[in-house]
Amino acid sequence: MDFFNSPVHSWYSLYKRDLPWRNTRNPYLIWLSEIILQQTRIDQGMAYYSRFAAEFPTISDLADAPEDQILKLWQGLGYYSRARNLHFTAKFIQQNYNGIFPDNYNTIRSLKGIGEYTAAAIASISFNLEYPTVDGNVYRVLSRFFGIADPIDTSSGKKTFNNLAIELIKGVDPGMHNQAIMEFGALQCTPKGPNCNQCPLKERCFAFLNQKITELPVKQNKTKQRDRHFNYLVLSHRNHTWIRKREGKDIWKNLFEFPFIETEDEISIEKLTTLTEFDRIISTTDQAIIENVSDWKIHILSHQRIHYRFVRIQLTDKINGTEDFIRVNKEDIFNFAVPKLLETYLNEYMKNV
DNA sequence: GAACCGTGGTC
DNA sequence: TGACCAAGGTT
Repeated sequence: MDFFNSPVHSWYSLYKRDLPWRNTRNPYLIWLSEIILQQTRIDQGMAYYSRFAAEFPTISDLADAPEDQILKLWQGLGYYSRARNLHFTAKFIQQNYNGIFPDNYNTIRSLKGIGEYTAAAIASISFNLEYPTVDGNVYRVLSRFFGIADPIDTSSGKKTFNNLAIELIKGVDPGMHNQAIMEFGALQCTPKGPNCNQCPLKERCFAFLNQKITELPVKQNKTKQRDRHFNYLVLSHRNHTWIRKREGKDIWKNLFEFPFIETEDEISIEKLTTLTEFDRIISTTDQAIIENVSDWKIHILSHQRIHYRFVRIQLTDKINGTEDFIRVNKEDIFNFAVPKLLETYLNEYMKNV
């Protein structure tokens, strides 16, 4: 397999980026970087890594922090279960492993939030263990170079690529090798417009030699999106507003939000105020003045299209129907972790109140 | 095994 | 503009 490894390793030594987590083998920091970078571009995750590493230099710092603080620092990065699992596992390591990050693959793999890929990344980079990281970059590079048309999102396809990756990593520096292929995929063998003209693999690359660049890798499943409609009620009484923490299995778990009513479609404000849910949030409507109703906007998630709007409501008297909600000073709302669409709203509309 | 979980960049 | 996809994992 040297005809593949050797050019990629050489390319890596020449073109690898100087990234903060490449200057350490501290398993905690490698773990932190890998969780942040799951399904996330390096450009997007970089600032978050710096803030987390500065705020929580050790596992115990992370374990001792309240989840709300961690989610606030994670705000805007998405896939918030990563942050919750990161915190859970920090506490778990603190309690069960005396704060020492485990140094064998199976134990690392057993930790919450760490799957096959992340376990291999930590094991290879921090502990020099021979486990291949097979991420989106690796699927792309291997499928193109070796001409493998197995779908990368089926279990049999994953097995094929994983077996090949196991062969490739034998007898090389595991951490360097894994990062080399991923970096090669991220910078050279990109999804669209790969730099084939100056590619060190082009003389042996199946996809390049057979004009299959745009056809590899193969993906089978298509993602379906569903539409949802959120009517956020921004209540206002003197200097106060009301929020609550999201619970259950829905999106944005444990983040905060304004009370809202989910509807089947973009209903009128008149219909909205006739709903029993509306009365549950605002017990007596004659005490409420609707100040402003925003236009509907759309927030895109990986599997949902959230149609949302904000209904600003001035409460002229003390209200009774808000026991489920937390009353907060408007300026304090910035201390709570919120979904991106609420962060944007807060920055636009709540800054000067 | 399929569905679900966020956000931003790209063409 | 919509579809793809980015150092994936859990249920």
